[in-house]
Amino acid sequence: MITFDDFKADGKLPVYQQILDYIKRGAVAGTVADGDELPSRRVLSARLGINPNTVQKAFALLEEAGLIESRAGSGSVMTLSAEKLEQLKAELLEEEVLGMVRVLKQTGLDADGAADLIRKYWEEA
Amino acid sequence: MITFDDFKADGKLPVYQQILDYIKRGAVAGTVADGDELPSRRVLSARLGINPNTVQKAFALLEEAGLIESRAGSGSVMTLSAEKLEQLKAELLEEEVLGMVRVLKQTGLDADGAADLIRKYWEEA
DNA sequence: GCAACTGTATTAGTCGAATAATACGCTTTT
DNA sequence: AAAAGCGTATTATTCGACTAATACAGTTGC
Repeated sequence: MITFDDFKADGKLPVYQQILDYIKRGAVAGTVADGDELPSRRVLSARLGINPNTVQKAFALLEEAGLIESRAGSGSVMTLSAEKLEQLKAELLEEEVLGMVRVLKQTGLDADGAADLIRKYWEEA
Repeated sequence: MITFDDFKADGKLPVYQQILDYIKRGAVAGTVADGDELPSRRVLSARLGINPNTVQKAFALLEEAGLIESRAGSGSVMTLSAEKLEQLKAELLEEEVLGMVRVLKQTGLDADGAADLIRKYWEEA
Protein backbone atom coordinates (compact mmCIF):
# COMPACT_ATOMS: atom_id res chain seq x y z
CA MET A 1 0.00 0.00 0.00
CA ILE A 2 1.29 3.40 -0.98
CA THR A 3 0.99 5.48 2.17
CA PHE A 4 1.55 9.03 0.90
CA ASP A 5 3.20 9.68 4.26
CA ASP A 6 5.86 11.99 2.84
CA PHE A 7 3.52 13.76 0.45
CA LYS A 8 3.48 17.50 1.01
CA ALA A 9 1.61 19.96 -1.20
CA ASP A 10 3.61 23.10 -1.90
CA GLY A 11 1.00 25.20 -3.69
CA LYS A 12 3.10 25.98 -6.73
CA LEU A 13 1.37 23.44 -8.95
CA PRO A 14 -2.21 22.09 -9.00
CA VAL A 15 -2.65 19.44 -6.31
CA TYR A 16 -3.75 16.79 -8.78
CA GLN A 17 -0.51 17.41 -10.70
CA GLN A 18 1.53 17.08 -7.53
CA ILE A 19 -0.08 13.71 -6.87
CA LEU A 20 0.88 12.60 -10.38
CA ASP A 21 4.45 13.78 -9.82
CA TYR A 22 4.61 12.05 -6.45
CA ILE A 23 3.63 8.71 -7.94
CA LYS A 24 5.89 9.04 -10.97
CA ARG A 25 8.92 10.01 -8.88
CA GLY A 26 8.21 7.19 -6.48
CA ALA A 27 8.05 4.75 -9.39
CA VAL A 28 11.43 5.91 -10.68
CA ALA A 29 12.90 5.78 -7.17
CA GLY A 30 11.57 2.26 -6.59
CA THR A 31 9.42 3.14 -3.57
CA VAL A 32 6.36 2.55 -5.74
CA ALA A 33 6.29 -0.82 -7.49
CA ASP A 34 4.09 -2.78 -9.85
CA GLY A 35 1.10 -4.25 -8.03
CA ASP A 36 1.20 -1.79 -5.13
CA GLU A 37 -2.23 -0.79 -3.92
CA LEU A 38 -3.30 2.83 -3.61
CA PRO A 39 -5.56 4.22 -0.87
CA SER A 40 -9.17 4.72 -1.94
CA ARG A 41 -10.17 8.13 -3.26
CA ARG A 42 -12.14 8.87 -0.12
CA VAL A 43 -9.45 7.71 2.27
CA LEU A 44 -6.67 9.56 0.51
CA SER A 45 -8.62 12.79 0.23
CA ALA A 46 -9.33 12.65 3.96
CA ARG A 47 -5.71 11.89 4.76
CA LEU A 48 -4.39 14.74 2.61
CA GLY A 49 -7.13 17.15 3.63
CA ILE A 50 -8.27 17.80 0.08
CA ASN A 51 -11.46 17.28 -1.85
CA PRO A 52 -12.31 13.76 -3.13
CA ASN A 53 -12.79 15.18 -6.61
CA THR A 54 -9.22 16.44 -6.68
CA VAL A 55 -7.95 12.95 -5.90
CA GLN A 56 -10.36 11.55 -8.47
CA LYS A 57 -8.89 13.80 -11.13
CA ALA A 58 -5.36 12.72 -10.28
CA PHE A 59 -6.30 9.04 -10.34
CA ALA A 60 -8.19 9.44 -13.61
CA LEU A 61 -5.06 10.92 -15.18
CA LEU A 62 -2.92 8.14 -13.74
CA GLU A 63 -5.27 5.59 -15.30
CA GLU A 64 -5.21 7.46 -18.61
CA ALA A 65 -1.40 7.28 -18.49
CA GLY A 66 -1.61 3.53 -17.95
CA LEU A 67 0.10 3.67 -14.56
CA ILE A 68 -2.78 2.34 -12.46
CA GLU A 69 -5.86 0.18 -12.93
CA SER A 70 -9.06 0.77 -10.99
CA ARG A 71 -12.07 -1.45 -10.39
CA ALA A 72 -15.18 -0.41 -8.47
CA GLY A 73 -15.41 -2.40 -5.27
CA SER A 74 -11.71 -3.20 -5.20
CA GLY A 75 -9.31 -0.32 -5.26
CA SER A 76 -6.59 0.90 -7.58
CA VAL A 77 -3.26 -0.82 -8.14
CA MET A 78 -0.06 0.21 -9.87
CA THR A 79 0.55 -1.31 -13.30
CA LEU A 80 4.22 -0.71 -14.02
CA SER A 81 6.07 -2.56 -16.74
CA ALA A 82 9.80 -2.27 -17.27
CA GLU A 83 9.24 -0.23 -20.41
CA LYS A 84 6.94 2.23 -18.66
CA LEU A 85 9.53 2.63 -15.93
CA GLU A 86 12.26 3.45 -18.41
CA GLN A 87 9.98 5.89 -20.17
CA LEU A 88 9.02 7.54 -16.90
CA LYS A 89 12.62 7.90 -15.81
CA ALA A 90 13.62 9.46 -19.11
CA GLU A 91 10.71 11.89 -18.99
CA LEU A 92 11.38 12.92 -15.42
CA LEU A 93 15.09 13.53 -15.88
CA GLU A 94 14.53 15.30 -19.17
CA GLU A 95 11.89 17.66 -17.79
CA GLU A 96 13.09 18.27 -14.28
CA VAL A 97 16.83 18.45 -14.79
CA LEU A 98 16.59 20.56 -17.93
CA GLY A 99 14.28 22.95 -16.08
CA MET A 100 16.74 23.17 -13.21
CA VAL A 101 19.66 23.75 -15.52
CA ARG A 102 17.87 26.62 -17.24
CA VAL A 103 17.38 28.38 -13.92
CA LEU A 104 20.95 27.84 -12.79
CA LYS A 105 22.30 29.05 -16.10
CA GLN A 106 20.24 32.22 -15.86
CA THR A 107 21.88 33.01 -12.53
CA GLY A 108 25.27 33.02 -14.24
CA LEU A 109 26.64 29.75 -12.93
CA ASP A 110 28.75 27.32 -14.97
CA ALA A 111 28.43 23.54 -14.96
CA ASP A 112 31.07 22.96 -12.28
CA GLY A 113 29.61 25.65 -10.04
CA ALA A 114 26.18 24.13 -10.42
CA ALA A 115 27.45 20.64 -9.63
CA ASP A 116 29.20 21.93 -6.52
CA LEU A 117 26.05 23.74 -5.48
CA ILE A 118 23.99 20.57 -5.79
CA ARG A 119 26.41 18.73 -3.50
CA LYS A 120 26.41 21.61 -1.01
CA TYR A 121 22.65 21.62 -0.64
CA TRP A 122 22.21 17.86 -0.89
CA GLU A 123 22.25 17.32 2.90
CA GLU A 124 19.71 20.01 3.82
CA ALA A 125 16.88 18.63 1.73
CA MET B 1 17.34 48.80 -21.22
CA ILE B 2 16.25 45.32 -20.22
CA THR B 3 15.14 43.72 -23.47
CA PHE B 4 13.34 40.57 -22.28
CA ASP B 5 14.64 38.95 -25.46
CA ASP B 6 15.24 35.57 -23.86
CA PHE B 7 12.08 35.62 -21.81
CA LYS B 8 9.89 32.62 -22.50
CA ALA B 9 6.70 31.84 -20.62
CA ASP B 10 6.31 28.16 -19.84
CA GLY B 11 2.81 28.09 -18.41
CA LYS B 12 3.69 26.29 -15.20
CA LEU B 13 3.60 29.44 -13.10
CA PRO B 14 1.53 32.65 -13.37
CA VAL B 15 3.04 34.94 -15.97
CA TYR B 16 3.46 37.81 -13.53
CA GLN B 17 5.47 35.45 -11.31
CA GLN B 18 7.65 34.41 -14.23
CA ILE B 19 8.42 38.06 -14.92
CA LEU B 20 9.45 38.49 -11.29
CA ASP B 21 11.65 35.40 -11.50
CA TYR B 22 13.20 36.59 -14.76
CA ILE B 23 14.21 39.91 -13.25
CA LYS B 24 15.48 38.40 -10.02
CA ARG B 25 17.58 35.79 -11.81
CA GLY B 26 18.94 38.40 -14.16
CA ALA B 27 19.92 40.54 -11.19
CA VAL B 28 21.78 37.65 -9.61
CA ALA B 29 23.44 36.81 -12.94
CA GLY B 30 24.50 40.42 -13.49
CA THR B 31 22.60 40.85 -16.75
CA VAL B 32 20.26 43.21 -14.90
CA ALA B 33 22.00 46.02 -13.04
CA ASP B 34 21.16 48.98 -10.86
CA GLY B 35 19.84 51.88 -12.95
CA ASP B 36 18.80 49.72 -15.91
CA GLU B 37 15.58 50.89 -17.52
CA LEU B 38 12.63 48.60 -18.11
CA PRO B 39 10.30 48.72 -21.11
CA SER B 40 7.02 50.49 -20.46
CA ARG B 41 4.04 48.40 -19.40
CA ARG B 42 2.40 48.87 -22.78
CA VAL B 43 5.50 48.09 -24.81
CA LEU B 44 6.42 45.03 -22.80
CA SER B 45 2.90 43.59 -22.86
CA ALA B 46 2.83 43.99 -26.64
CA ARG B 47 6.24 42.38 -27.01
CA LEU B 48 5.35 39.42 -24.81
CA GLY B 49 1.85 39.07 -26.22
CA ILE B 50 0.17 39.36 -22.84
CA ASN B 51 -2.26 41.78 -21.25
CA PRO B 52 -0.95 45.13 -19.95
CA ASN B 53 -2.57 44.41 -16.60
CA THR B 54 -0.48 41.28 -16.18
CA VAL B 55 2.69 43.31 -16.69
CA GLN B 56 1.31 45.96 -14.37
CA LYS B 57 0.84 43.37 -11.64
CA ALA B 58 4.40 42.11 -12.05
CA PHE B 59 5.84 45.63 -11.97
CA ALA B 60 3.73 46.54 -8.94
CA LEU B 61 5.17 43.54 -7.10
CA LEU B 62 8.69 44.46 -8.18
CA GLU B 63 8.15 47.95 -6.80
CA GLU B 64 6.72 46.53 -3.58
CA ALA B 65 9.87 44.42 -3.26
CA GLY B 66 12.00 47.54 -3.70
CA LEU B 67 13.65 46.28 -6.87
CA ILE B 68 12.36 49.00 -9.21
CA GLU B 69 11.16 52.58 -9.02
CA SER B 70 8.48 53.94 -11.33
CA ARG B 71 7.48 57.50 -12.20
CA ALA B 72 4.61 58.44 -14.47
CA GLY B 73 5.91 60.00 -17.65
CA SER B 74 9.36 58.50 -17.24
CA GLY B 75 9.57 54.75 -17.04
CA SER B 76 10.72 52.24 -14.45
CA VAL B 77 14.33 51.68 -13.45
CA MET B 78 16.08 49.01 -11.40
CA THR B 79 17.06 50.00 -7.87
CA LEU B 80 19.55 47.35 -6.78
CA SER B 81 21.81 47.85 -3.79
CA ALA B 82 24.57 45.44 -2.86
CA GLU B 83 22.56 44.24 0.11
CA LYS B 84 19.48 43.55 -1.99
CA LEU B 85 21.61 41.60 -4.44
CA GLU B 86 23.04 39.41 -1.70
CA GLN B 87 19.58 38.84 -0.31
CA LEU B 88 18.23 37.95 -3.74
CA LYS B 89 21.01 35.50 -4.44
CA ALA B 90 20.54 33.77 -1.11
CA GLU B 91 16.79 33.50 -1.66
CA LEU B 92 17.13 32.15 -5.17
CA LEU B 93 19.70 29.50 -4.34
CA GLU B 94 17.85 28.49 -1.23
CA GLU B 95 14.49 28.10 -2.93
CA GLU B 96 15.41 26.88 -6.38
CA VAL B 97 18.30 24.57 -5.64
CA LEU B 98 16.69 23.03 -2.58
CA GLY B 99 13.55 22.39 -4.64
CA MET B 100 15.60 20.75 -7.33
CA VAL B 101 17.49 18.60 -4.88
CA ARG B 102 14.25 17.35 -3.33
CA VAL B 103 13.05 16.13 -6.71
CA LEU B 104 16.32 14.45 -7.58
CA LYS B 105 16.47 12.76 -4.19
CA GLN B 106 12.96 11.41 -4.65
CA THR B 107 14.06 9.68 -7.85
CA GLY B 108 16.65 7.73 -5.88
CA LEU B 109 19.78 9.54 -7.05
CA ASP B 110 22.76 10.34 -4.84
CA ALA B 111 24.73 13.60 -4.79
CA ASP B 112 27.39 12.44 -7.24
CA GLY B 113 24.84 11.06 -9.66
CA ALA B 114 22.94 14.32 -9.52
CA ALA B 115 26.07 16.38 -10.13
CA ASP B 116 26.98 14.22 -13.12
CA LEU B 117 23.48 14.58 -14.45
CA ILE B 118 23.65 18.35 -14.23
CA ARG B 119 26.86 18.36 -16.27
CA LYS B 120 25.37 15.98 -18.81
CA TYR B 121 22.33 18.16 -19.45
CA TRP B 122 24.17 21.48 -19.15
CA GLU B 123 24.76 21.82 -22.90
CA GLU B 124 21.20 21.10 -24.06
CA ALA B 125 19.54 23.93 -22.13
C1' DG C 1 1.55 74.57 -24.97
C1' DC C 2 0.64 70.31 -26.92
C1' DA C 3 1.22 65.81 -28.55
C1' DA C 4 2.96 61.48 -27.29
C1' DC C 5 4.44 59.02 -24.35
C1' DT C 6 4.69 57.30 -19.41
C1' DG C 7 2.44 55.06 -14.78
C1' DT C 8 -1.93 54.20 -12.35
C1' DA C 9 -6.77 52.90 -11.45
C1' DT C 10 -11.32 50.81 -12.10
C1' DT C 11 -14.68 47.61 -13.65
C1' DA C 12 -16.26 43.48 -16.03
C1' DG C 13 -15.66 39.06 -17.92
C1' DT C 14 -13.34 34.42 -19.02
C1' DC C 15 -11.16 30.28 -17.63
C1' DG C 16 -9.27 26.51 -14.93
C1' DA C 17 -8.33 24.65 -10.21
C1' DA C 18 -10.47 23.31 -6.29
C1' DT C 19 -14.45 22.72 -3.17
C1' DA C 20 -18.96 20.91 -2.05
C1' DA C 21 -22.88 17.93 -2.01
C1' DT C 22 -25.03 14.00 -3.99
C1' DA C 23 -26.13 9.96 -6.41
C1' DC C 24 -25.44 5.45 -8.70
C1' DG C 25 -23.48 0.94 -9.64
C1' DC C 26 -19.92 -2.67 -8.60
C1' DT C 27 -17.24 -5.79 -5.31
C1' DT C 28 -15.94 -7.48 -1.10
C1' DT C 29 -17.19 -9.11 3.35
C1' DT C 30 -19.98 -10.92 6.72
C1' DA D 1 -28.98 -11.00 1.06
C1' DA D 2 -27.31 -7.00 3.21
C1' DA D 3 -23.93 -3.73 4.64
C1' DA D 4 -19.84 -1.35 3.84
C1' DG D 5 -16.54 0.32 1.00
C1' DC D 6 -15.11 1.03 -3.60
C1' DG D 7 -14.94 3.69 -8.32
C1' DT D 8 -17.61 6.79 -11.07
C1' DA D 9 -20.59 10.68 -12.48
C1' DT D 10 -23.06 15.09 -12.18
C1' DT D 11 -24.00 19.82 -10.96
C1' DA D 12 -23.10 24.13 -8.55
C1' DT D 13 -20.02 27.35 -6.35
C1' DT D 14 -15.75 29.72 -4.99
C1' DC D 15 -11.35 31.65 -6.07
C1' DG D 16 -7.32 33.40 -8.44
C1' DA D 17 -4.94 34.24 -12.87
C1' DC D 18 -5.65 36.46 -16.85
C1' DT D 19 -7.99 39.22 -20.39
C1' DA D 20 -10.34 43.36 -21.87
C1' DA D 21 -11.70 48.09 -22.26
C1' DT D 22 -11.36 52.47 -20.57
C1' DA D 23 -10.14 56.49 -18.00
C1' DC D 24 -7.08 59.69 -15.60
C1' DA D 25 -2.72 61.99 -14.17
C1' DG D 26 2.30 62.92 -14.63
C1' DT D 27 6.64 63.60 -17.71
C1' DT D 28 9.10 64.29 -21.84
C1' DG D 29 10.16 66.49 -26.25
C1' DC D 30 9.04 69.14 -30.01
